Amino acid sequence: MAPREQILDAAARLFTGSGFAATSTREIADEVGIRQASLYYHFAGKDEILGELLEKTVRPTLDSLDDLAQVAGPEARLYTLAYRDAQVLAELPHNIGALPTHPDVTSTDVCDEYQAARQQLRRAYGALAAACASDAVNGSISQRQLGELIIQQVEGVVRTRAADNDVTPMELHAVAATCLRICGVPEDRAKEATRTCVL
Amino acid sequence: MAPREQILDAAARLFTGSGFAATSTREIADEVGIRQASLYYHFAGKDEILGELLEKTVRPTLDSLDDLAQVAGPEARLYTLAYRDAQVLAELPHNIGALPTHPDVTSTDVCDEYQAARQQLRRAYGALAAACASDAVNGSISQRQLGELIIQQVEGVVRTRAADNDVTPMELHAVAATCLRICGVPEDRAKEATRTCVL
DNA sequence: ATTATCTATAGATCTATAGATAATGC
DNA sequence: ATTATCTATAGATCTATAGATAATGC
Repeated sequence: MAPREQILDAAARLFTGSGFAATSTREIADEVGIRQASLYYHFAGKDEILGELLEKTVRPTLDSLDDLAQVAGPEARLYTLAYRDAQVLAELPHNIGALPTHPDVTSTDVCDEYQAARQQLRRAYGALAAACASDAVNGSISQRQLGELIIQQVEGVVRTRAADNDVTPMELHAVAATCLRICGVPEDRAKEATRTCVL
Repeated sequence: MAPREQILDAAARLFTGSGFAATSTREIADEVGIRQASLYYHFAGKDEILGELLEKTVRPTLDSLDDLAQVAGPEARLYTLAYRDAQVLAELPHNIGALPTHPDVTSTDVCDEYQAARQQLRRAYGALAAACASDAVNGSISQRQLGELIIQQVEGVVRTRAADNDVTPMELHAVAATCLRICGVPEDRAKEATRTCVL
């Protein structure tokens, strides 16, 4: 593995395991087997390492957002997006999807562009969810809050990983199906969505 | 306010806003308006301040767990526990319920007793949820995973607070009702639970 | 005498830079 | 000449302790 990738890998493991602020550049270097100062040949600083890890957490999901138009029906689209999003979070190396939930990470400048990407995703969830939701649900909660509930359900995957170990395909299905239930989609239409989805 | 409380309040704000490891004892002292070294008259160290904040996040919910036997029926019990738990998280000062999701916090020794309390709660959710769940849900997911899904939904409140501002009673209801939906409880029995619950 | 603060500082970090060194490729 | 490392270190922290000081209460 190229040294740059080794550094990113070690940093990912340490940042999610001990926290960004609590991880020293020396610890990263030790994991890789080089001297602390040698990191600065590959990266301008600790923040740049973090920035690159954050970028990895959003790119795949933003891409999958674009080709969602192919999927027919809001239920199947919501299910597809939630499943794919959860899957990305489930498969990211060293659970780096958890990083943007840490305040020492969100306080950095490099986190800004991540925040913008995540807001875009939040809106997409809100719009899809409102289109699926039963009258009871739409009547009791705003589109914004509904999007928030759903994105939290999906991002719960990173906490499952932090607590337990792996996330199985069955659990991914459970998460995506739960998103439909949160909207009050009846079971028969939910089941239909799992057939129409594109994974 | 007693100086000890002032310190805890400032620390809570700084720990959740910037992260535990990223907050220096000097910053806490500056917020309170005393010198950095004066903190050590009130607390043995930074960790002890953290420990006291963590304790505050679990005590109320553990108490409410005890008097849950009064509530009739698993749906109403689950709704009641989820609502109260969410409410505690929604009302804790400076969103300190978020602290145990940060790795620099979970790495400390003082976090251990918190972890034990949280595990107890997780089991209670799992047992209640399995008792409510539809065959479709019980057939597709284990009691443990179901408890995990639900506790994540409830703890999502701390992320709502981190993102937006306040959490309204309506949102608390939405969270608790969502927990029933996650179990596949039909709408009529969910509605019944909101009448039988004890808040 | 006790309580609550202060000043001063030891000792241990931590990040980032400067400049040397060795190996590789033209 | 370029690439990738190294050693050494500056400069800025950060936590915790030692001991002085002032105010309060007996």
